[in-house]
Amino acid sequence: MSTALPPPHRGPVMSDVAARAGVSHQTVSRVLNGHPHVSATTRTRVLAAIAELGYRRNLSARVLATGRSNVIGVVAQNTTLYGPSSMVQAIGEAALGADLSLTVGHVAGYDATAASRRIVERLVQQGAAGLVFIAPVDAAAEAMRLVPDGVPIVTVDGLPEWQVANVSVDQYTGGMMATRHLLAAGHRTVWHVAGPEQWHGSRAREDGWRAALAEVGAMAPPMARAGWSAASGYQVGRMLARIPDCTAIFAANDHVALGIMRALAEQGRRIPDDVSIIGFDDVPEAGYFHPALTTIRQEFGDVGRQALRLLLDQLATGVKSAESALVEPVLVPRDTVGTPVPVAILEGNKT
Amino acid sequence: MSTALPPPHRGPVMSDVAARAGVSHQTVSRVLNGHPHVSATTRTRVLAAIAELGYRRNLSARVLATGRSNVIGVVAQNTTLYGPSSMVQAIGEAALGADLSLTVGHVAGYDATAASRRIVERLVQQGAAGLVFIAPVDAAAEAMRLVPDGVPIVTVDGLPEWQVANVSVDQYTGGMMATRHLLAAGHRTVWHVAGPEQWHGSRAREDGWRAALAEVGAMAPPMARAGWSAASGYQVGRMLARIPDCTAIFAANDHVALGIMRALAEQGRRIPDDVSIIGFDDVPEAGYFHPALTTIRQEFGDVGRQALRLLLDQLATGVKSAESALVEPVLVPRDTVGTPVPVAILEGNKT
DNA sequence: GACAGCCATGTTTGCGTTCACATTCTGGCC
DNA sequence: GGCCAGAATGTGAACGCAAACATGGCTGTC
Repeated sequence: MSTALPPPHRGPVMSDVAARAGVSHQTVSRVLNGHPHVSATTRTRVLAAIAELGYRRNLSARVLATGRSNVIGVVAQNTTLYGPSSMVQAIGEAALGADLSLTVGHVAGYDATAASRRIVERLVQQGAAGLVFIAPVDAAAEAMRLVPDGVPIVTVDGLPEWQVANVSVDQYTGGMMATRHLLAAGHRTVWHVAGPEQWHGSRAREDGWRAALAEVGAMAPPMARAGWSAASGYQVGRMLARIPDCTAIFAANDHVALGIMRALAEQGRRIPDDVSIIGFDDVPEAGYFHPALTTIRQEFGDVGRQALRLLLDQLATGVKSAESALVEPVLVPRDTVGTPVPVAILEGNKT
Repeated sequence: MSTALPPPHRGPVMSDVAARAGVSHQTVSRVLNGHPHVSATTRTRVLAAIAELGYRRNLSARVLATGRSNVIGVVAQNTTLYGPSSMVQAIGEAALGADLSLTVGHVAGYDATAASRRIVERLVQQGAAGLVFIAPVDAAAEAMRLVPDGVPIVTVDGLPEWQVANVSVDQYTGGMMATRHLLAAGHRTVWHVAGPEQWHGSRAREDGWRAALAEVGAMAPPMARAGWSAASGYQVGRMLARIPDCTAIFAANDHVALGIMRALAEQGRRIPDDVSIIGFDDVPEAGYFHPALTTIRQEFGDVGRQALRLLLDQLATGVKSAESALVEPVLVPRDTVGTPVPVAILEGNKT
């Protein structure tokens, strides 16, 4: 049970305003909702009464009466990560333009499934007009089933088989771009340190990586896996640094790349002379890593706008769609990718 | 105006459940609210009916009827920054334990004041039981005035003069710790690159820095200012790198430190041999910078818990308090602080 | 000058829940 | 066996708002 809450606070209500302005409560409502057929004098009188009383209308009552609300819910988790938090921010900015309010339910704590369930439950109960699921992992999706039919859904980084409107960054292409870029620099093959298995993006990037290797007939080296953190990148990097063949690495994201770079440096392998590396995300500080990190940028702003568009479409037409949008990533070349030096020359230079 | 929304969606209501279970709607309510004096058989019958119908209770109606809600609002901005986003996360986790739901209003877009006003407005209208303002800048606070008297408030990183319950990281002490640490390593004085002027934390850290210098009678060098980004740190760093006297730098935060480090490196100044530097925040990847960054960690988890405690206290007692809590930062020594090499020795080594 | 038609406003009802009170039923005790 | 406490349930109203419908007054037109 919840901690017993104290007696409620109730402010002035519509009829108080009405009394003060000498009109009926309905007229107040009309003024508030911008209905036509209210005389200018009445309107100003009502507005004045509202101001004097400090009246604010009760959203709950409004939602109860109309059955609609103009708030859309966002279900998000891992919001301390750069990707998800940027996404939320972007959706928020897009919503601002559509006169929609955003309620963000942050999935916190250990049990993601239970937590997201609770959040969806609450969002629905609050009468959210639509829901955006930031669902880069399956756990988030499970809660989608709790959403009643009438409420439109858009997922971000969801899976096509969910049959729900979705917008994703084209991680597959991103993976290809990264790999091709490394290949184009002259590397025989590219090693990949993937992100957590459960993340859809990880899988798509891996697929892109494999596809790009296959294009040129390169053999895929064994794939390593990291979390999204620098720490996990460092762990993997310590192994990679001891593999002489490993001259080109495509990292799960920028922070993982950072960890790997550190491990490489500790092992005395120079970047990009000995090893080239490319990240993913383009976090704001990536350009200031040492050396500046070449990476694949995700345009989260676009993602947010598209997600909102998809949601508004459904809201307007009233039918659930399964339309999906892809946002293309872009390569940001910086200083961590170089042409591999043939071993012979390297040897010659050494002494 | 909002885009015209389609007809509402209405699910089964309490009386539907009641009819199905063969009881009155009030009994259903009792079951839902865990009231005593409901027989076991009735309870199971009601529960069954609820499950069969897929009934979910309408939060708006509930809030309307009771005048209270168990959701607390969080007003946040700059949520892509590490600090604020960690804060939100921490509060969310703390709320989970108190059976409270969180609604986060993300202040997005250019006009922070207008945006936060809208958010507060909505949160209040939704009947939030209490509000947490993440208010590291004054803009956020301005909207606090819109909150009606009955609704308790807690600020995070707010100012004492606001007369509101507040929890902050002790930035002043943090600034002192950083400066002392550098001083203890043997530096004559410490340069400071401060964060944006409007942020309260920036000012407190600056004060701490000055105080620590004063303690040992060191002269305060001119203070530089950066944003919170690596890019801005880099800009400032390019100047600092050309100042031979500058051997110890206390940076606004870790990302600024990163930017400075890069500028230093480009200028050929070695860290920590030539210049020592210390950051603030301890972002997860700070230990993987090159070299690993010595920094001051802020315990955001503690902040979140304290904020919630303060809020719950007010909720329970029903009186607004102005109690405030301070969370102590902790020094995380790593590899960017060293003992300055006397110029003579330096010269001797050079050739 | 009568009537249509529109404008400005008021009245009533219902949204789904909880609360306060009323009612019925059960069992125990003298 | 009568009575009473209290458990189990029901009834009606209220929460604050918006929608639907109702009303009265004004303009304009033939």
